[in-house]
Amino acid sequence: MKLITKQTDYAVRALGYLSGRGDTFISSGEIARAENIPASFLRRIMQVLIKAGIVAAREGKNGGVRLAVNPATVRMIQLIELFQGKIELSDCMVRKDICPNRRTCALRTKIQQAERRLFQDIGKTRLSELI
Amino acid sequence: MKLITKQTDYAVRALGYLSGRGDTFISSGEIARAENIPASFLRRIMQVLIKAGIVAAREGKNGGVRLAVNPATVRMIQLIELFQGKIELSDCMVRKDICPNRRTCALRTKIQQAERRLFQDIGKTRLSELI
DNA sequence: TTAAACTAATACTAAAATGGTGTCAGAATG
DNA sequence: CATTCTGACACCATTTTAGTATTAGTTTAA
Ligand code: FES
Ligand code: FES
Repeated sequence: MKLITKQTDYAVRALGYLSGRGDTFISSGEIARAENIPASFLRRIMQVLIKAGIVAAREGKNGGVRLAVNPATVRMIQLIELFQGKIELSDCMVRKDICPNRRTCALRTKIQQAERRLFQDIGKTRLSELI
Repeated sequence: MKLITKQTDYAVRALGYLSGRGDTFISSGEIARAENIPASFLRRIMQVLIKAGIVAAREGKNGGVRLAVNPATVRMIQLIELFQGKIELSDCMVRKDICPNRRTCALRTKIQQAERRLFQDIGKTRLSELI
């Protein structure tokens, strides 16, 4: 069971790389080489980050990407949800119609507690704290 | 992103069912029917629980399964690891040889913190607390 | 003005994890 | 000895994750 997938991992590394580079545009290719990430895979990841407004892109020669926001405002939970979707419990807690004993489920309560903690720990961690 | 898969979920429900039934052996089929779980799937799940020593089985007619331990001694973390494997971070933290910036990785620290909490919240939760 | 170096967008394949089914053998019981 | 169970697996389906490729369009610099 993995808490963090490759995509999220790569995204963090790429953002870390960018954060050391100020306002210049860096090509995805360079990042991929430097961080040992498959190039086309990283491009797709960058596009997600771009659409999310976390990095800005510039097309054409000498183009590339750069941070669009202060690393201190980017939280891990944002990245995790971006690439892994919202943190859910198990299906029975989502699809209310299926589960018979949903109302009285103690596990649900417990897990929601854990979820809240997850948000506090990794979730609220800022990108700037990681680099 | 799911923290708990169907298998773990089903296992918890089945154990919950058993815990209300004392020392009698209950057939997997009955549990499956009662809890709305695909029968053959549950059988496979039970075999895991049996091998783990959490339930005991009795073969033959009028056979079935029953709890082999006190529900208070079964922890969620045990079930999760049984069906979803050990909680890992991302690969880079496991395969030491691959990741370049492993030593200084702040994310690793953060996530280990979160992991510890996860253990505390869902992990240490006892089966007996859920039923 | 055109080749090179980029991003945009998206379709595609591969591999792994999860969910679920089926079968055949053997044990207990009535 | 038929029935009702578990044991032990092999098998298939679905979903998620990982990774590749392709075609189009933008910018720059020689
Ligand atoms: S909500 Fe479905 S078992 Fe708890
Ligand atoms: S250990 Fe690999 S990026 Fe942190």
